[in-house]
Amino acid sequence: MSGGGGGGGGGGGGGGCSIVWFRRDLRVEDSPALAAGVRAGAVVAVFIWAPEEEGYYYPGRVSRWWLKHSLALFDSSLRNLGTSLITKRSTDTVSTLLEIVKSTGATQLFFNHLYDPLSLVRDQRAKEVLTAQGIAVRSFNADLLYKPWEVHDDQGHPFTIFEAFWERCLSMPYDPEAPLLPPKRITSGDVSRCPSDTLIFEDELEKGSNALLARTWSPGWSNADKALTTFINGPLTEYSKNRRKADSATTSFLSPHLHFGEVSVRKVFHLVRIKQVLWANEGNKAGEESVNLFLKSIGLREYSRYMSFNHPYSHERPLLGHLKFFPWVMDEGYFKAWRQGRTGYPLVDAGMRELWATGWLHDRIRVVVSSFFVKVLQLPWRWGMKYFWDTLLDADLESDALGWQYISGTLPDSREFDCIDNPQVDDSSECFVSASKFCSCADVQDSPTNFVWTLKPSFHFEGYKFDPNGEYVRRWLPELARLPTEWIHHPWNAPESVLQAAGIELGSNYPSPIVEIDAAKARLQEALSEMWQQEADSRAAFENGTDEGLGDSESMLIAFPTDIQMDLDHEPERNNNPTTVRRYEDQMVPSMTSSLLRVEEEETSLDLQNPVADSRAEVPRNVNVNQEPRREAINQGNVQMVQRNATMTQVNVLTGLQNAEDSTAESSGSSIRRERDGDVVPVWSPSTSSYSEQFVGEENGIGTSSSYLQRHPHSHQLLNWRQLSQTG
DNA sequence: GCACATTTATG
DNA sequence: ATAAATGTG
Repeated sequence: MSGGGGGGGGGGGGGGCSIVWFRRDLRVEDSPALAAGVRAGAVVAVFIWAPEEEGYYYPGRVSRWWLKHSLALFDSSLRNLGTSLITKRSTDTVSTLLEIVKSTGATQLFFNHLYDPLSLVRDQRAKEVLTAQGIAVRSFNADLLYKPWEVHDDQGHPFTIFEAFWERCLSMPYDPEAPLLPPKRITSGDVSRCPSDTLIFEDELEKGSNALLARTWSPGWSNADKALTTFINGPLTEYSKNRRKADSATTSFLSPHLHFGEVSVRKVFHLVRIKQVLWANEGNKAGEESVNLFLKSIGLREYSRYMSFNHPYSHERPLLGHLKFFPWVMDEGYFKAWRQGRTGYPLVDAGMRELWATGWLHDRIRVVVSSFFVKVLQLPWRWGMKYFWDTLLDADLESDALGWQYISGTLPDSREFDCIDNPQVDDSSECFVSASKFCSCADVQDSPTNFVWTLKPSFHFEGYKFDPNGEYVRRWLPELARLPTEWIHHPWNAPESVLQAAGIELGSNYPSPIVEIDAAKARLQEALSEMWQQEADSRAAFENGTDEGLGDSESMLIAFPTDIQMDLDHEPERNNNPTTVRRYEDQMVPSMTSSLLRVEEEETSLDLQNPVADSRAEVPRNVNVNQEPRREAINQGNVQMVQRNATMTQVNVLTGLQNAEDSTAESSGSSIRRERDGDVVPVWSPSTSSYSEQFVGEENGIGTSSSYLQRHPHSHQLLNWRQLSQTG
């Protein structure tokens, strides 16, 4: 884009060098793309920073912090090997690649696959454009144990149930590729006419906010290796026993490293498998179980990519349509209370404050806060997902989408949507409502009468398991620290005297429950009946041929504030009646001005009613953990960008898919099995597979097959097991 | 030790 | 809901 691109020819020494394009694979070990480049001769290693291309999913502050440090380490390891990383700032990755090709005289391009929806499209376009320029382009799988299209059921259909998927992965007739060693030496291509841009990942304010992250985290491949070793030699044995403790350092902490590809999953897999065999021989049962559990979480990561590949829209719409008519509560007040950790539910609040302060949350706590979000507050899951995306150090689009869809019950193997996961700890016999498999994938057209309602006699609340002694809550909610364990998870039940002794005044010191659990249950029931009613009406209308098109998927693109009634000054209040606005469509995320982003002026349209709402402290100030002061604004510009681009994502996808149209069609199927160099990426086709029936009308509960793909005709061009990317 | 009840985990 | 694990008499 910028001046640079000197015309034609030039370029490194003899013959064209190759470009190795790095993205979220910031390592030299087990990188098939790098290996291919080295094999081919001189290499130009490139990283292109074009965050605007991510549109709505512009990387969050802590994620960018990580990237910055990861890149630095990656560059230094490349230098040790004889080259360095060329960095480019861009708003159009493909044209930047083209410029690099021109300025270096490269004749080949290698890269490792990404499987998120945006990259699938962008990478395909890059292949086409560069190929058209006479560049040989080859891409590789380096991010997954098995390529998505290798794993399918006996009929050749992609799995829709994680368990089946993972079982198959573990019993494939061939093992995942063994990790490649790093190259001994890299010959550098001629980059004299291809200067690096200085990349800026954080502004001054963000720097302040990020300062403390380094105390806890060390990005970069060598640290990833260390973390892996530490984990395998330590906590892994006890993983099954400890994994439920919210507070413990017993997880691998590999997720951000894996997200940026600093360590290869195959390496993780192989090392862990070795331990497994060892422990099996020793008869170490607990160890074996731990390994299986840990591998399962690796499997979930695999599955998230698998799902993303097979359903490239799963980050923006439910996979199952049975909640299409669920009246989501569009309540910014709730949303804000949740973000700030002021819901009045200690475990939820503790989690949200930890996330706020550290960018990290234990997996179990993620489940707690997100279940609460969806089931108690009944906020649309995409809002929560976006907040996770913005705040999590290991923010990962595919995993994020899978997790939230799981929680909201829109996957075939989700938890049932309407069993409320009560974060409150209670020994008593709270009842909760549970419906039978809430309209599984089998038949979305079934009448609501199919649902069976049962009351479980007793229900131990999740929270109890995760934080039985209340230590976690005390750490993150110092205002509750003096409350006895008996009450710490449900202070509203504590006798006044106890509260007084603990210095707690509900409603001022610490909020009363924003929604009482009984009210939440009632509300959920209400919402469900309403949903069924809507569904019935809609079906009737449809049968009458008066389909009014409610809930059309395009509504997903409605930017948040435009049609939302704002509930300003919504103070978390006990027993507030659901006068809140409900919506049937999922919506874009509202601005998150208040909590993490203290950007008052962003989103004028949105926050104008709310100008000073956030004067009160938003951060737990005296938490006894190294916690950064969170008062700074972060990335105003980015927020604006994100909002502005809210609809761009879709556009990009469509354009990309359209461009994918004329990629060379070749039968791929199983012939692509273990090719080590140069992968072919077939695209699964809803139209040629009965598989799609399961997800009939992702957004559409009525069983017309008006699915995402049908509403987006361009996508049809992709509908075959066909190559999205073609090996050079 | 066995029949039955309760709890737990479920991606 | 359902199965598996665990607890109870």
